[in-house]
Amino acid sequence: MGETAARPLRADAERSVRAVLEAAERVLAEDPGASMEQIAAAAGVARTTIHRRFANRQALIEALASSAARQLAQAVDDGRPDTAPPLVAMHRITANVLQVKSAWTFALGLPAGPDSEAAVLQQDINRRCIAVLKRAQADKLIDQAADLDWVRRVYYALIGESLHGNADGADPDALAARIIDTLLHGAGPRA
Amino acid sequence: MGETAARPLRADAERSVRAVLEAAERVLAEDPGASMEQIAAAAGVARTTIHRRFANRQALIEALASSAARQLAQAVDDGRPDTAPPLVAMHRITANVLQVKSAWTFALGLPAGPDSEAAVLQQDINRRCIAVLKRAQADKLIDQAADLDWVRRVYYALIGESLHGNADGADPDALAARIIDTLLHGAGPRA
DNA sequence: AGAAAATGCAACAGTCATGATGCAATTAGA
DNA sequence: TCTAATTGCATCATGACTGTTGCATTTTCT
Repeated sequence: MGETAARPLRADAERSVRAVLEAAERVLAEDPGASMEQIAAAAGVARTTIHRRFANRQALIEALASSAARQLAQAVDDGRPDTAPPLVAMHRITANVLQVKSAWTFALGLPAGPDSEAAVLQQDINRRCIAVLKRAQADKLIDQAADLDWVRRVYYALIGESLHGNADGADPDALAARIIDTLLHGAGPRA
Repeated sequence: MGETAARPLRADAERSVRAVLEAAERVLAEDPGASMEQIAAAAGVARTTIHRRFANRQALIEALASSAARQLAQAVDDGRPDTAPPLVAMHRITANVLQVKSAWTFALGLPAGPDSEAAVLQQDINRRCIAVLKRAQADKLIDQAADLDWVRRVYYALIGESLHGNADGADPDALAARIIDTLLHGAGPRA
């Protein structure tokens, strides 16, 4: 969260914060204009409790975005983007990211302020993504003339699209496989 | 709009309605929670005027969604989806849709109620899209084993992604070309 | 057990958006 | 030109959300 942890929260307080963030994700995903009251109810917490931890509604939103962005960055790291073979890394990262993204749709769809923690993390993720794509390009998996920034955006779009219909019924690895396959070969006829 | 046009609006009234819808698109795209007052101001109209034409805020939103959906359907039709050669149709439709979508980002990104006019139009568009893809498949442009529903969703995602960075600076035809190319061949190396 | 922290609850003031109404002035259209 | 529709403006009532505070109660941690 945004606070520079002055002193560690008590155990129950930390639980409350987590509950609020998770509830906020659930409620706001369904209705972005939902009230603090609804969020509090979903978290099993009094509305005043939320205001004690988060000064504003906006502060809560930002904390939510930061929390989700950190989890996303973690998901990328867990795929070992710069040590594993490109194709392996892409598969693992994709599967990991799919899971995190499906759990934090709202928070990760938020427009990140230019100096927010979420924006910084997102840019770091972008860099890692481009790096993996570059390694894939070196391995002849991606065309030499390809615009890697466009490829990255297409990759993101494919991930986003994979989350729509299939809530969480399908196997993340199967979805990841289809994403990578589509990214590299498209829908055209196979050799 | 939702009303079954009992009697034609007067010329100035119709102009007002259009101004309100266009202003709503502009304002709500920037802030989905914007007030009627802001919309009215952007439309150069008094707030009460909006309330006279649209009972609720929701009614305005629905009218906006319907209006945009109709324009989108028109954009597809203009590409002659079932008479032109598949590749030509896809290019034309893509270029047309890009223009409409960039002008009505908010309205077309709205969750369409199950029995809304927008939903009906969208489903019709989906059918036409699948039909074109099927013709492309018959012409060996798309793999025989491809899941056309997935292809359609990827196609939509590529269009959506093309709208992000490039506000409206780039040539729609160039963007369309890249979309179709990516859809059919992906990012992999060329033969 | 005892101090400190955290919570629930109730209440309050302030702000803002909504939707409605009446009236005077303007404008389209026959 | 004459009628009817349209609009702007001012105003009002209503309701919802926000953020804060005080106090009693419960929970954590030492």
